[in-house]
Amino acid sequence: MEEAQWLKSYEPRDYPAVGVTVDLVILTIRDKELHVLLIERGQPPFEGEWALPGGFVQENEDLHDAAARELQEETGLTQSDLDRVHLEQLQTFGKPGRDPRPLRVYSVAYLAFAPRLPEPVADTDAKNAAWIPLAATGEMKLAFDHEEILSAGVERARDKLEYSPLATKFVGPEFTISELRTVYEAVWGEQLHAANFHRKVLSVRHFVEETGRTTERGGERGGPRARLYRRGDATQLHPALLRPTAE
Amino acid sequence: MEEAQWLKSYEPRDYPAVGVTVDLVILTIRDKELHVLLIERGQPPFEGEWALPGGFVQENEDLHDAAARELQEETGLTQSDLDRVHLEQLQTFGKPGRDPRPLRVYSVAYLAFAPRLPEPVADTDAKNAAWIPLAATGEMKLAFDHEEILSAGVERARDKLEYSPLATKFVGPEFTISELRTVYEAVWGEQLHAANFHRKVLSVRHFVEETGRTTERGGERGGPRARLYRRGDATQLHPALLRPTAE
DNA sequence: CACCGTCTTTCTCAAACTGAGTACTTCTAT
DNA sequence: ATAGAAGTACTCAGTTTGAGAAAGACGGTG
Repeated sequence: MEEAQWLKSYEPRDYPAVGVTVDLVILTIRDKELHVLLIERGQPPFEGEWALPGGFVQENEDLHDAAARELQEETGLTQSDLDRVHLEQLQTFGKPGRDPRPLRVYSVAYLAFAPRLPEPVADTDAKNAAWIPLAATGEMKLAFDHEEILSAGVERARDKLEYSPLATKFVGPEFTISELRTVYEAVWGEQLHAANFHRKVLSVRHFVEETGRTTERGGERGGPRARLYRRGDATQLHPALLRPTAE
Repeated sequence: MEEAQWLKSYEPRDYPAVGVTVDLVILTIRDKELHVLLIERGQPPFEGEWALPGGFVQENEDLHDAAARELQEETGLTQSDLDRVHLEQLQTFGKPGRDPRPLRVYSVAYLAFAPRLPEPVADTDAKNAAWIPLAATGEMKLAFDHEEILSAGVERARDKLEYSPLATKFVGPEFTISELRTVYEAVWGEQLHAANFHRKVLSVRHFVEETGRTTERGGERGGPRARLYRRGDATQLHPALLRPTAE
């Protein structure tokens, strides 16, 4: 059969019903703690339960664009805010039955790292939306298989901090070394040696660059003004900033 | 609306036609070179062109199972062979138009690391199947967006060798340190310092364990018999086996 | 069967890096 | 004023690294 002819004879409705969604694990740091954006679902299935934000990929929409759109819808970010957010594909979940609806739904999960953002806005699909401390999600029952997706996201985030400069995506355009340390401590959930962290960050080439300026005032509870840095142009940390030995 | 009631009223055919495939980047080492398994398509679209092995996920089949099934179909592996192959999800590709058929096709790509295997068998969908040296794929035009998928797989493989013990999946159950070094050299495409590699591998705890035995004879061109090791139970390398500085 | 070159393995050594702690200074809060 | 906190610099011992040398063991060759 000729290829052109064969294309015409194709009958798409011969295929079983399938849907594809994107779901987002959006992480940020608030009060020195790792938080994730969750919504309270306003529609079935799982109406009233907490879930990761997400939705169906639209016809003719690229996956990454769909994730960016959902990110924007749920956080109310402006375009310029969006540029300061890191967004990457995480993993695809497709176990039969993971969605109770009578069509098979695959979820392409995305992971986002965001600086401190305003309170999220509940859009049409959600009764409510909020930044939830990661520690508090342990006791929550999330809709679908979103607990599994969230775990995968957090694990990926922990790894990424080691060898990528993405910790800078959790802070503003100018930041102090301590702020950066706070990010690592929040994501890894452990205290780091301040002096060694400082030495290490400055020794990794192109991780951060000096601005020549300092903070306006010292810390909340004392201490000198700290130097301000901005993100360098490294895409990988060489050498990596290794997490205290996980033996 | 009650959830149960709502479920009944759901009309799956309201959704656009969508298909999900798994495609596999199956890597192995032959003659000290990295190879990938490619097939020559026996059906449209792209009939006659080279592509990654793969196919549609079946109804009620989990993604990972679909990948394992395709792996088995294309390589003719027995179940016990399959246990010696590493298989992990790589990335999902879903750009509109990536498949010329009149339904939107997402591809969930999987990455496999295999020890030396027999020549693959062309199954029903393929005219031909072969291990192709990675270096030779640069000049080939692959079907769909399979060049992009292949690149992503190779890049992931290069990273994985650094911090995971998966290099052992490219060799037999018992192997010498040199064989292992050959794997790293093939995947990374560069020579390593044999003495330092040796020291490093033995210093990473639980990467390999001694069998107490040696090879029957020395190397092809001389040299003493080498000690044989087997895979240890580490899941991460601590510390990692870093690639010579990519600056 | 002697020799050469190859290969595995062990050593050496200097340079770089790490973890832990000290110290000095500049701040804020009281 | 003073105490305590925080940013930054330094010290020092222990570890890891990269580069190379060296000691054997072995295969292929003439």
